[in-house]
Amino acid sequence: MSRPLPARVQSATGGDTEAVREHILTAAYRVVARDGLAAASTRAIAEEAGLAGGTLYNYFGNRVGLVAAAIVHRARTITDPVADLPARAGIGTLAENLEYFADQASTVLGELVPLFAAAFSDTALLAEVRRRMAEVGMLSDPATAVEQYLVAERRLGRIAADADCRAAASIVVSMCHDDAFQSYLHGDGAGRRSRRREIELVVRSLTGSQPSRSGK
Amino acid sequence: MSRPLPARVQSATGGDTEAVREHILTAAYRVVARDGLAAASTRAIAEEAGLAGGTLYNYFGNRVGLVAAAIVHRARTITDPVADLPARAGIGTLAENLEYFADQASTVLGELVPLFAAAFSDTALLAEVRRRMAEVGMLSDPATAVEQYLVAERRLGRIAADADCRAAASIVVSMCHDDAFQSYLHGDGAGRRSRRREIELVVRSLTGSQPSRSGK
Amino acid sequence: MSRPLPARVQSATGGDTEAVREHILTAAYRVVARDGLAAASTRAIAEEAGLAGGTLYNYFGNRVGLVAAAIVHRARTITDPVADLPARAGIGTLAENLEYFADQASTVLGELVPLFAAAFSDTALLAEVRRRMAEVGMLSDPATAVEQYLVAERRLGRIAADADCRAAASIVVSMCHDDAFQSYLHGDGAGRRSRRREIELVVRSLTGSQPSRSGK
Amino acid sequence: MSRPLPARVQSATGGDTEAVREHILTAAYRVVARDGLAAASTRAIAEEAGLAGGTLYNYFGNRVGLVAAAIVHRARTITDPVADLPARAGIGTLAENLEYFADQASTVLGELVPLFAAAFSDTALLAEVRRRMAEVGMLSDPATAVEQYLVAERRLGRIAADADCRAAASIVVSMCHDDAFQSYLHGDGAGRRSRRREIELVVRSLTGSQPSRSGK
DNA sequence: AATGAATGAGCTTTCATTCAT
DNA sequence: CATGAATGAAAGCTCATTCAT
Repeated sequence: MSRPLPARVQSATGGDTEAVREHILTAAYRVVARDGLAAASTRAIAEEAGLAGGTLYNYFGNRVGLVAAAIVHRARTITDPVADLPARAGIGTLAENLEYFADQASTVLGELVPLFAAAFSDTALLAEVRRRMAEVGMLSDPATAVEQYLVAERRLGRIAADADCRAAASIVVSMCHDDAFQSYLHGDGAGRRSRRREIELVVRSLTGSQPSRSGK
Repeated sequence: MSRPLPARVQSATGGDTEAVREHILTAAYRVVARDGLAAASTRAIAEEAGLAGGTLYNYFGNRVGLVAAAIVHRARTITDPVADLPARAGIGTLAENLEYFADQASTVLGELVPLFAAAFSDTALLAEVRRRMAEVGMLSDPATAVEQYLVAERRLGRIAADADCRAAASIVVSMCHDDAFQSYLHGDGAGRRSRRREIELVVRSLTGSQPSRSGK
Repeated sequence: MSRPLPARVQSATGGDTEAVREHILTAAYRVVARDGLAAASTRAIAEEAGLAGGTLYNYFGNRVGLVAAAIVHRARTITDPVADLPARAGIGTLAENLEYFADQASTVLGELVPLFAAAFSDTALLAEVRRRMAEVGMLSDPATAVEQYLVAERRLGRIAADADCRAAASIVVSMCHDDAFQSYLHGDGAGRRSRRREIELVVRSLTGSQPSRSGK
Repeated sequence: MSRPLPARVQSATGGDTEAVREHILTAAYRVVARDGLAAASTRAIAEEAGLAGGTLYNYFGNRVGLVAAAIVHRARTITDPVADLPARAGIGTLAENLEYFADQASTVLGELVPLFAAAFSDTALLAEVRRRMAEVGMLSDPATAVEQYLVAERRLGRIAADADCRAAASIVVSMCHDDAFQSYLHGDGAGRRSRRREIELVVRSLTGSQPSRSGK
């Protein structure tokens, strides 16, 4: 008796329950990202997913659970591939690599900050996001990747033996977070500010000397 | 001259119109801070203020204007007393002073970030907040105070002549922002992480040497 | 396929979407006719229709659209069967036929005038009513039917060859309009005044002689 | 302790209670005529009158009573001077005089119809208007003036001895009413339609002949 | 008597959720 | 299981009315 999924959804998911769930999550994410949390009504999400409104409730208990899941799902999707920094140890300059990371990370965070910020407006949603992040272990410090890279560089002798890699990593990550936040607050469609000078300062501290830059 | 304010409000404001306005603003702030923007309905604000719903509209044109005003009002209230850092130049150690600033600023931002972050979910509210902040000149970079302090220290010879004060200031402020954001995201009612190590790193860069710390 | 209509509405409409739309329109009409436009709140209409308030918005975009549709719908329903006058040409007396028309038309207009008059107090509603009437071609002059009848009588030689049929028709229709207006203004639930003498006057003009009347 | 009237109102009324009442009535009329009944809030009326909102309640029991009084007041003011038709008996042609009357009356009614029509939207307001009209004897048939004129013409021999003056008068007045109504319904900013042909028809009936017209 | 701020019922509209089909 | 109409609570806002001054 079960009416089948709409053709478009069927072909996109193969009818697999878990795939439909994800299909809905990405639809919800698109709505939030495009139109803001306030516009992410169940109706809008259902329409974006190509499903009837009631169908959402076969996959999620309620709107808060669905939106929270969509946020966390997107965060995982986008966060995973940032860990390629450590592999660059020994290549290029310290400053170049840290700037590269900052660019990458800021792009990612620029997408994430609005999502989390939106969650801040709704106590229940924020609680649910926190719960789910804890569940999937997303509370680990994102600075760890940077730290691992710096430790590798220290092992290679490119930074001082007594350099505080953890602190340096933490600084870089903080700046990325802040850039994303600021850029959203001020509504710069323009571009992210450069963090070259701050990174040079950190590098100088790590090396105990003027950083050597390839360009300029 | 008119129907009186409720006793509780009357005694809190003396009946002064401007005081009532502020009474409403602080009530609105309390609701947003306690329950989130989504819960800050006009009804909830009126109840928190001890007033009838319609009364709000004698003081504010609409909900967005009221909430935006509450956010900016709170930001001004809490922001004003942060500018005392420059005066500490030459006293104590660099690290101590920067940590002191970081503590102060993080406390303040811990309160502000949720407010602004919440505004991100409401396009109209964010626009109004921006408008009002521009009106009262609040968009100046908070890093400027830190930079001024560092420049003063450089003039006193306590940091290297070629130190990049602006970059250092920017790093410190970014960390404060990030701490506030992270702390709200993770729901640590507990305590802020220490930034001692990151500040030491910055100081080492500014001085070109191991920072001399009084304690530990 | 969905939560069912309330039993009473279900049985009245058979659940057909178009029938429900009409059910709502007639409910709205009843409220306006009975209690006046000012009382025709969405709540009152929903209650009259036996539906929840929100359900109205599944059928109409907003209150103005709903009320305007109700007015125009009622006008069409009641107006359609008035066009049978031309067929009476040659039967009975001129005066009888015109009186018959006046009775019919006044009954109809007695119901319509309050509706349109009410719309006069609401700019947006009036505009919408006009728009919808134009859409369904209801702005044609109702005097045309009378004129056609008189022209037919002239062809039959029952009125003077040079008689101004259009003017006569226009007079009769004006009287009907006025009767309806006056009757509503004065609140005569009782009966409409007779227009026998005015019609005799018109007939005398058309025939150039004393009208011959069967009765009295 | 009585605070004085505002200077502008004081000078306009001399402070006389009855004059202030009328001052308010005309203000209310202006608002209804200009902006429609829906816009005639007590606030708008008070502002138009140059008084505080509460002051209205010293002169009228409530909004409905005030608006009803304003409508009836305006109706009396504008209706009184229409009675000059009888004096024209024997001068010019019948058709000219009746057309002159129709022009006059339509101008007046063009102003009145919106007022009464507005009242139709509010049961309570309509009831109050009716009550007040009855009180001041405004329910007399406005056709009487026209009838008196026609009787005078009959006495002068300018119309047939057996002409039905009452019916003719009634027709003319009905047309005026209808013109005003139609013109409002169709939103003609343009102009009233000519009633020359209808009046000629009536005149032909009264005289038993082709009406002799001066012009054309 | 004039004032005008306070009131709160009531308005239109939205939307998360349910459930008979 | 998918559907989507029905629901009704709750939102932002207006405004007639009151009343201490």
